[in-house]
Amino acid sequence: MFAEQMNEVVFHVDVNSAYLAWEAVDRLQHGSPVDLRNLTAVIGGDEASRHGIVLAKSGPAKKYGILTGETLYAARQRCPGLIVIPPRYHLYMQCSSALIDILRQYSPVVQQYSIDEAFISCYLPAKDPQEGVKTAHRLKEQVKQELGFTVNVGIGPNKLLAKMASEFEKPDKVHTLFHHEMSDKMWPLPIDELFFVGRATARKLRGYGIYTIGALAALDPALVHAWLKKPGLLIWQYANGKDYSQVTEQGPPIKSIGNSNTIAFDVTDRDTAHQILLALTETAAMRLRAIDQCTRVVAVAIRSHELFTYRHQRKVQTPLDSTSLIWHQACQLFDESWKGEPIRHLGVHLSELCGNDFYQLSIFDQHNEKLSRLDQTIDLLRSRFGNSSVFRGCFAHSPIRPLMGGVLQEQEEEYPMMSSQL
DNA sequence: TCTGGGGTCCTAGGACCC
DNA sequence: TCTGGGGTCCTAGGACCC
Repeated sequence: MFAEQMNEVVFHVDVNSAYLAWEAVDRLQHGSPVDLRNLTAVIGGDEASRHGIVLAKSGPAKKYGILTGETLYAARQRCPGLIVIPPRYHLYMQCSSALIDILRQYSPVVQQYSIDEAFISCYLPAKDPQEGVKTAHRLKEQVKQELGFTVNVGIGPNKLLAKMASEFEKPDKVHTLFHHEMSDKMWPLPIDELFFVGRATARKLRGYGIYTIGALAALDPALVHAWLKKPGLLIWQYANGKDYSQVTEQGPPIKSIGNSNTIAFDVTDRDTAHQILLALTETAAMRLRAIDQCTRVVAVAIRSHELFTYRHQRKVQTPLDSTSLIWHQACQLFDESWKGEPIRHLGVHLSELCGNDFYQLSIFDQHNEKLSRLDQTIDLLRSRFGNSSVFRGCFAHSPIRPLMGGVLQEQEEEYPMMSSQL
């Protein structure tokens, strides 16, 4: 039965206007007479707490030129009467996970790339190139029937081309992009539509007279390397359809953990800043312990009222996973770097992670051992009775939430984080 | 009350060592 | 004496992704 030659192809599945579509479907299921996807609507953060940006837009909203990531203020300028819906991340994670369940029916190897994107690898008869397209249509229709939202499916010989293909005409479409199709389908496209060519790189390339993906593909790679260093070689390979990364079930291991938050008011005093750093550290350290890791580098990020962002980091002597010890470092870093201006946003970031085995053995340090037990107990209580079941006394009469940064809170560990690598 | 939050990777430049 | 020079570690900052 294995006599027939089989080919591996990659599908990239991308939910159309994910947050907005999921919100629309949920509302229809709960008896709403209107479909948000047909209105000028966006999913947007809360402006009162200074989170007012567009997270997702409907087709009609897109026609007004509304962009993901722009301020709701700017979006309303483009489209007066715009409907703004607050996000519900728990709902989106449920929808995401339901999608992944369907994808598993099509392939044993499903790689979730973000909350609304996944790669799957399929083995299909080499003789019939149309087989992949038929399968993709079946998949897309099944998602629409069972879950109520539409997806684009890109089919290619590797992840890069599959992903480029899923970006073609939207919504609810299947596209292929094989090597022999690059000259027709990909090379005429403007340079900034290539994966990994962002604003800065596109501007530089245009400065050198390179306007299309095809023009980049035709260059001498040594020249692109001279212009753009290592990322230059990467995008030159992408422009030529070269990508050797594999579809892997779990994706790359976690290399850093960060929590940051734009605060509803400007922070002007050290004590409040320290308290917010504690709330941020609590969730970051819990996530760190949940994956049995310690951190070697602690960083604090500060964004001023004027939107100037800077960060300060330090490598610590002993790897840490204790909330108190990480917080202590964060406060020191803050005190060393804060220039005294009003603060809009604070972040705590942990990197250079390492296993906690060594750390667990070094229990000669009584102080660390006590802190570690305390953290473990608190983590257990929070997992059993909810994150709000235990919080530090200093938050008792404070307007600051005792755990900050994790909008996803209870369930976040169950979901893979986004990654910029294929 | 105009500009989120989660990541990864790369590079420049300074400190330090031999 | 007219300030070599390679390697490593570290921090800051910028690019990209969703």
